[in-house]
Amino acid sequence: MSAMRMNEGVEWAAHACALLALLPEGKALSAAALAEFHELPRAYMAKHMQALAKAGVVVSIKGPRGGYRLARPADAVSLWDVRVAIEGPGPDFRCQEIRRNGPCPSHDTGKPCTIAKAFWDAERAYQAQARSVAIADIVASLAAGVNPARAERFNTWLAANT
Amino acid sequence: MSAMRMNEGVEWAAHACALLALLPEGKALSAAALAEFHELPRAYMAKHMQALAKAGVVVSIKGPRGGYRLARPADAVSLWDVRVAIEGPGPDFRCQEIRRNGPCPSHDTGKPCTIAKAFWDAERAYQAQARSVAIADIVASLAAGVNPARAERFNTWLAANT
DNA sequence: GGGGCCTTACTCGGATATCATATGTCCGAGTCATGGGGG
DNA sequence: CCCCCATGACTCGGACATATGATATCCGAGTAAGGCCCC
Repeated sequence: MSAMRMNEGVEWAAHACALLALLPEGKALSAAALAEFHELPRAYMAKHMQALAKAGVVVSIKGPRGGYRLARPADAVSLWDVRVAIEGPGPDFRCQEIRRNGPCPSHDTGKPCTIAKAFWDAERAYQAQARSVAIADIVASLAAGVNPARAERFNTWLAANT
Repeated sequence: MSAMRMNEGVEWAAHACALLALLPEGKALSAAALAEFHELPRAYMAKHMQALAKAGVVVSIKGPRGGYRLARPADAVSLWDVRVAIEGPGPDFRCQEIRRNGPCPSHDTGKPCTIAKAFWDAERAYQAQARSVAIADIVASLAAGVNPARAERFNTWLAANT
């Protein structure tokens, strides 16, 4: 049995958000540009950007020179926000209340299923950790060990795509 | 985009382990019995029990009066063990190192991808929480509000299926 | 009556179908920049 | 020379295929219990 895999789009979306955080005020990046920057399939990246937009993480601008911008400051967008936007809001573990089935059901107590509660606690721990990291932190970490030549190259690319 | 769903077999397996924890010494429960107890598809439950056996969470006994037993004391089997047995060991988030792609790759620094690190930290938090809950805790919680009539019925079923 | 062997039925284990969801793609609706014409 | 408008191209957004993995099932290999025969 292979491991539960998180939607790869989460990684793409997180990197895209980090990129958007570096945009000058009033500028935008198209889905095509965001895809090209990491050599990803354009159409599929576009789909994930749609999800981010629908979740309110980014805002979309139509027409020429349009594209996407972060909807909030980079320190107000957490990795959890990105995950929820791409993977959806519901809990990972879904209790089907199978304890109520079968010859010896145990649902007399109104209490929630202990197993479900335990997994949901774990999910909350995950969520807390993911909430504590913002796109701004990612950007700061990337900017830490930046090479001047690469920075120039990046600025050139940015100017050519905004 | 719908939410990432954990394999439903994890819930089944956890309940099954709780049931196995109540077995008298030297007895076993067949996959069919475990399935029937919660009204689950027999063959599919069997598949999940195989996964638990392969992961070393339970041991299997073939032949008449055979079935499954916990491989360790109930307080030495955590919900994390069950999850790993069913969902597989690998991490949820898989970093594809897309930062190395595209026109402006940023892999000069030997450091790991910050995004991947953040998600892996969150997974560790999840894991720590899930590790802290054992099958024994589940059983204790279930036994807390037990009805004498139901207990009798359960013992009857157990005697008929071991 | 006791012990050993054979039969037999019961169990797991993996190979095999089916189906939902993630992955990947495409075209139409909407919108802003641009360029031309008029004042 | 400046403003307004029509045009056009560029953007997103959702509808449409495909591939991968989860869900569900079945049959064969192995084994321990139980009965039967022999001593």
